[in-house]
Amino acid sequence: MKLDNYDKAILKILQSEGRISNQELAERINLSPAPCLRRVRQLESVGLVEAYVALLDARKLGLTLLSFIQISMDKHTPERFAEFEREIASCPQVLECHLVTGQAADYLLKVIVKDMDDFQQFLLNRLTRIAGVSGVQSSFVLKSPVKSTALPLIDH
Amino acid sequence: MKLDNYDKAILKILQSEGRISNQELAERINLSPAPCLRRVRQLESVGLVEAYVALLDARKLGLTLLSFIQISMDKHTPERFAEFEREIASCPQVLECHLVTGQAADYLLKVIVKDMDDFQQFLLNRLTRIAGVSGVQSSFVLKSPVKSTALPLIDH
DNA sequence: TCTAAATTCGTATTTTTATCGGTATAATAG
DNA sequence: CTATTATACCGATAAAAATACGAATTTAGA
Repeated sequence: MKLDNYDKAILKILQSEGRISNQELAERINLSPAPCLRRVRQLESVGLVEAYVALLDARKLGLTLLSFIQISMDKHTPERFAEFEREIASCPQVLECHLVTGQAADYLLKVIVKDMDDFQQFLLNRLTRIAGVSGVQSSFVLKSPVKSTALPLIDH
Repeated sequence: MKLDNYDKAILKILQSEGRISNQELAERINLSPAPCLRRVRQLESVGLVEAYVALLDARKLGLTLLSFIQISMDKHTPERFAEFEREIASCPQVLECHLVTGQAADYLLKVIVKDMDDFQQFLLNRLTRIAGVSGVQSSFVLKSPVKSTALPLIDH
């Protein structure tokens, strides 16, 4: 699918204001509401817009400890990986799980919990119980000066 | 601020369906539209809901290379850190920047680009140009079995 | 270059949704 | 037990979204 300037303008705005009214969106991109809405619906239907979500304040929810955990596996078999991913998927504390290249680790997890106690619980009762997990290295986030879900719109 | 079950139900839904109509939201939590909307507005005004955003499909935008970059600084002075963060903040490819604990690095970046060429450009023309950057270690994401922006709602 | 087809725009109408004021009810504190 | 606060529901009004239709622009082919 080819994106013209209207589409890009729409995506750019929706990435930071997902609940903007169609009327205001149309005004901002200098287009009347009807075609603007048509474009939005199209972007949604082709899957370019995956979802609309509300972003919450972790601290205000009592989630004060964000961490990244590097994990190495003993054996690199499909079964090991599949089971690991299945187990991890059922942990709401795990916001992201990436299979990565690099000498230090196979997986990189982004995990958020209430405090150190919860972190320990997660580490001992969940992570290290999963078959194949051999190495675990944790990093704690002190602050996050950049935190964005907006993807850059490159020109082709 | 204290959250009752209605509030938690609202937040849970908004985290995955940020553009749901107030009527449907009200139905889902078994409440009439008016008080439901009042609660949503309150959650917004206290900052518990930070923003509503559209999540886009990176691949469909031509962004095929996601990476995590660990960075170590030569000196741990406030000026070094401030300048680094200022420089990084102006890079749209950098989705996240975290100041972290751990022996391996001071910062952890989440960076998305079109391809290896773009990655190299970013590394050589941006990152390594920043004063104080002494160590750089990149990991490339092969796949992301878990990818969520929804925070777990713990009970206090 | 001119014409025909296709796409996309804009305006108007209908339908749905959000917002506001008023009232009632239930929980809470004195 | 009564007063007070909080929070619910209902109804009316305002705003926004969805839809339909005619006009304009762009594109492709003769």
